[in-house]
Amino acid sequence: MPETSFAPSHIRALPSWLLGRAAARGHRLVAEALAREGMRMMHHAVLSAVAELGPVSQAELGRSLGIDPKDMAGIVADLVGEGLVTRSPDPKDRRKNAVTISEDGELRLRRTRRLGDEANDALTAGLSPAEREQLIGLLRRIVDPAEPCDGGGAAG
Amino acid sequence: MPETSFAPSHIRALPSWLLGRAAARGHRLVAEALAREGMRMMHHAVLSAVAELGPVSQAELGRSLGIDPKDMAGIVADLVGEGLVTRSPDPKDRRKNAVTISEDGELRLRRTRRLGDEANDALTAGLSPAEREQLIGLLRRIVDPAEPCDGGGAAG
DNA sequence: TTACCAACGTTGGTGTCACCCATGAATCGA
DNA sequence: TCGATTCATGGGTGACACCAACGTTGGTAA
Repeated sequence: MPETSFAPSHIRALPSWLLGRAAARGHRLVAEALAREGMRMMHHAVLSAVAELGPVSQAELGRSLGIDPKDMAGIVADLVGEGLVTRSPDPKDRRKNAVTISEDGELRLRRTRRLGDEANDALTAGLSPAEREQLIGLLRRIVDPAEPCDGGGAAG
Repeated sequence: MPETSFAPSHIRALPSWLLGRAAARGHRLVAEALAREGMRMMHHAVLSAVAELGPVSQAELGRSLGIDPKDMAGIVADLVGEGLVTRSPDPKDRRKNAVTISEDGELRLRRTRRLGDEANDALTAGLSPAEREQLIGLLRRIVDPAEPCDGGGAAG
């Protein structure tokens, strides 16, 4: 018997450590699922955001997803290359690119969303629905420390 | 007003997404703190595990922390280079390296542990102690799907 | 109008982490 | 003895997060 040894108790009890491991597993499951549609995680996230936000600038997209503008440029370029979104200069502000989802994009999104959701179900298979919601709530507050509830903060 | 727009509700509600963002923040905070001792996260984790497991082989170390053997080799080499651990061939099994923490290692570990713990406190500052424990429990079950409680599962 | 500053998209580059394949030495089992 | 396994190590890849700089465009103050 290999006497497993789950010994390193200090590290394994640290939120940062557990977060890293859990995120790695989540990413592996989702990436694996999305790969069947030739899609990567960030690409799917951006495509989904474009669908929700309508014609949107890359900066806005990056802000709402927390993605670096440089990375966003590459992702959008990939999506354009696959015909999943269109990118045209915003007539009102020629600095901006108005990114819009295409028909193909909507179609693809429907499939990748399904795949992504399923992967997330697998990821949280050991949790009850209530626990999953609990986890989501806790994570939200870790990700966004300055957003305890909701109300539009006047500050800042 | 920048009309924030937290719109991409679908993606932002996915455990895999939140996990990724939360892990990124956790890593940033911890790495930043540990950097003040010239230490990186994985190095600290390994050093801490060595301290707990006594003289251990790298394979055992890698198994208990979920680190790739190849990466482990590099990390241990770094720690040896800084004199934080010693690596000597195991007389009983000459394939193995018996990794042991040194005096300097213990000293350094005491400081980096403090730093790491503080960073984790900052990471979970928005959570009550009970919520933090809740989060840890939930994450544990995500990281290790086949370990709901403890008992040795008979299933292969 | 002219300056000046801020925002946008883009390019280039870095560091960390996760993961895979291959190899030689050593051990264990048949 | 032969074969399978384990161990440490090296080579290499892909995904993310992050930073610095630049040219273009918009908005604003002098």
